[in-house]
Amino acid sequence: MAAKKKGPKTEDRRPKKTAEPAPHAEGKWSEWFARKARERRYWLVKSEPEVFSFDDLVRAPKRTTHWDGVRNFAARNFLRDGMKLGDHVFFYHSMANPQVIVGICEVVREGYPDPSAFDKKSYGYDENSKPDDPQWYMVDLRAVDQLPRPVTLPEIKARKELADMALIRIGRLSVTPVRVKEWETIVKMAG
DNA sequence: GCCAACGTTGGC
DNA sequence: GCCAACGTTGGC
Repeated sequence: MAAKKKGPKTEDRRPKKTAEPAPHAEGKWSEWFARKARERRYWLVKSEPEVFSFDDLVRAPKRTTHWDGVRNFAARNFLRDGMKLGDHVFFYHSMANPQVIVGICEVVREGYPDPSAFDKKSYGYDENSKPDDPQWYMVDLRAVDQLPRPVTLPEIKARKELADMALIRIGRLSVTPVRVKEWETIVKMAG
């Protein structure tokens, strides 16, 4: 294993031959996902429908919102480094009855500093985040479509092929990657 | 309302 | 650097 480089990344086109450790080895999920982030195209974000529902997103101007307020480093890394223009994102209702994936949205602006962290009056204010050294990031998401039918968390848990979903493995994370196969399975379940 | 699974903080 | 205490998220 090569030593980690510091500073700006340099291009290295050699194929990486390093064997991939099992993702759950040593519980290093966030590191594993951070490394895999480049390869991924699908994500899942959580929101409490009482606070901001998928319908709220559909009704928003341009069906778009700033996904602000995330204050978890693993989730921040996905927002800042992982999510790319055009990536598709499941919209999940947490703290709902039942919890469900209700719709699909799309990244329309890549990670940029979350201004609510700079605002003393904001709930998301963080004195450690300065405009010239921001700690917290957000993306802009635009509603694409409601799922034909919501897919519930119990349904997801009942599927063996979805047992490894980050949604299941890291229950508290509010922004998680979704593998292509997982995405396709869930879209099929909804259809 | 309870609790599991973390992340954060602070004492040492 | 370790670890106990505490806080938060979110499922049940």
